[in-house]
Amino acid sequence: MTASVRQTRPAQPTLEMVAAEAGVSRATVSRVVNGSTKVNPEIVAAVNAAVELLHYLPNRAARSLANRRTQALALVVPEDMTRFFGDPYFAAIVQGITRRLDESDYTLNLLVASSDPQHKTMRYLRSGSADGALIISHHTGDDFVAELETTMPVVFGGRPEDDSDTDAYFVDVDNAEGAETGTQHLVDIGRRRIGSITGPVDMSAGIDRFTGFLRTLTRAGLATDAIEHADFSVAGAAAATRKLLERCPDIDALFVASDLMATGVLDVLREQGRVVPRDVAIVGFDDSPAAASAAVPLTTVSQPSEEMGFAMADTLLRLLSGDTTVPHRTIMPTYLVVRDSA
Amino acid sequence: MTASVRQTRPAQPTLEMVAAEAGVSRATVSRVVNGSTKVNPEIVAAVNAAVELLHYLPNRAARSLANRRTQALALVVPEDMTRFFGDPYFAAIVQGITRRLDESDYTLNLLVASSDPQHKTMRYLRSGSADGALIISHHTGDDFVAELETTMPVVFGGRPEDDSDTDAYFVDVDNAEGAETGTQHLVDIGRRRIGSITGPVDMSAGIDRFTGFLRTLTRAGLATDAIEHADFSVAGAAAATRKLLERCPDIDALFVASDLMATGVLDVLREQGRVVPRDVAIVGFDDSPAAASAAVPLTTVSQPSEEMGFAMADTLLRLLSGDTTVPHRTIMPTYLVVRDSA
DNA sequence: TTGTACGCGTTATCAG
DNA sequence: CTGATAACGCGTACAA
Repeated sequence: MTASVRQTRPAQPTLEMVAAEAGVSRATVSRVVNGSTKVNPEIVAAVNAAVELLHYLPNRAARSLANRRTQALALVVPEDMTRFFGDPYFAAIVQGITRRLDESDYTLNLLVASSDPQHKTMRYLRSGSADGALIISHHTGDDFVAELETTMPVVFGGRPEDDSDTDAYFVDVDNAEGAETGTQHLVDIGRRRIGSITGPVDMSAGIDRFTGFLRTLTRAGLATDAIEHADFSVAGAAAATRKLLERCPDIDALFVASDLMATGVLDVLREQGRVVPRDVAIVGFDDSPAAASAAVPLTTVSQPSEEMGFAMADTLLRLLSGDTTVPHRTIMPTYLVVRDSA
Repeated sequence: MTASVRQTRPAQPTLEMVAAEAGVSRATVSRVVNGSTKVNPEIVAAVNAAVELLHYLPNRAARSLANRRTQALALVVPEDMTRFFGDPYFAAIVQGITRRLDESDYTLNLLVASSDPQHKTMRYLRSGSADGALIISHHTGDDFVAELETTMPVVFGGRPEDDSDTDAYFVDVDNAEGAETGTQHLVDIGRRRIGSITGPVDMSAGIDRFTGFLRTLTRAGLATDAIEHADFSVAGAAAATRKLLERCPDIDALFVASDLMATGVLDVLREQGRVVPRDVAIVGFDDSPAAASAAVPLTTVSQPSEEMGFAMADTLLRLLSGDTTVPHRTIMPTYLVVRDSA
């Protein structure tokens, strides 16, 4: 009695019905729908008319079954929802990806894989729901990646930790170099007691930016003890800053591994009555929207996040098209944007 | 020569292969995989062993084709990417949805439908890629909705404008009532020149909160001319505030239709040297994370965004299961949270 | 309880 | 250039 809702809805037209309407065979309709050139123009017109008339749309599942391709990409984010939404960096990446996809006939499936133990995500992927995967915010412990790579083409946003995996595809900036540029700026404007709020040390972006920071200080002959690790979140950065200020009250500059974290740093600094940049100069990383609109507009290392998303999608799409000339690593440029904070 | 990448990857095992391995028929394996009770325990064990051994996972497309169901829901957001990511309200909604879905075997497909003229989104949906749709941030002009509703079950986040459409399912709060509570608080603390930065007038949430605001002022016998419409964005709210302050420099309180907008309002107020709440008291709406961490912690009308997302997903899932007792409208409670801004 | 056989909507192979 | 016909992998009446 409690009939399924679905059954009460009108069935979508099928190839068969279009064929009947147009007076041709299914095969021919399929050819027209898929844009085969070798079809009589008159027939093409007739078929298209029938398609219009019936509002025909190919069934995805059937096509996928016959095709062995889904026309869908998966965006895997091994992070929790709130962190994903909280960081404008992700927004930019996704925007770039969708911009590339909009000019293709692929769709994007977003998998924020924290809540469940990645189990469900892997099941989804391995059940053939996507032709390829984009992975961002990859942490060291995320072992599911290796398995995934045997299943479908994968492109990383950010260098995967496992450097030996030379056949991995990824898009990134030279994080170490960017960090050097940012830190050097602090040195150049005369700061001598420079600290850093770093990113997580289980992520390449966190490690590499930290490395660049250290390298610059060492080269300048400055102390490298004013360091606290954080997790790319506002709250984490705020906590780290409090700890750092307590330990090293004399710092006059901070290199912060992301703009979002820098906003957290600014909060704490203001709360403690330290003026930016007079008392403490700040250099961030990302040049996300948050940088320009921060309480103190941030001097920051700019990376082309949106372009990186675009490049990721582009790389994967080329891979899927069988292009063997796709470069494994795409490194994009960074540059310093000077605003008010340093 | 340029072999397709896909072809080089190991094929996933099929039902057939599992059947062979277990020494039974495909049908039996299918039954076991789908948890049919009427199967000999020994055979169940044998089949499961084979499944484990081969790492079998049902092919989604094939199952969907035979089943006529995809086990996927679509989350449609007729908004642009940046706005979607920028508002913590959406994050909370999505979080609630995924929390409900995690305990089901459905997956979520996110469709941010601004970039393309909704055309691609509709094609996707009508091609049978989802069993049902969740729609949030619905604007008046979004005509695709009507078409969608004939195709699959739809649940709205926020009352759809078309009230006559009594058979629509939606989850919402009583926005007008919430706005009354918030505005009344401003009256109660003695403010008399109360203005509002409203939401967009092509969205029910914008309209209803505006209505509640007007109703309260009228009841209190206060002027209702200090009003500017904005678009639920920080920048939009900031611009509206500047305009409003120019026109009505004497306002001593503002009811702002969302917390995110309220942060924009705070920026402008500070920039103009007006102290909150001394010079201008502020009441926001949402009680999103942004409220507590704002420059001046916001007094705001709290709505259970995360629970609303959960309820939306729950409603849709019940609909899909053929449950006919699902209520069309689910109205959740709001209450005032008093912090520092008013 | 288990197996056989057919259908789900498309694509692809192969004759014609 | 067009039309049968066989997959694609799975669910499920129906029969045994």
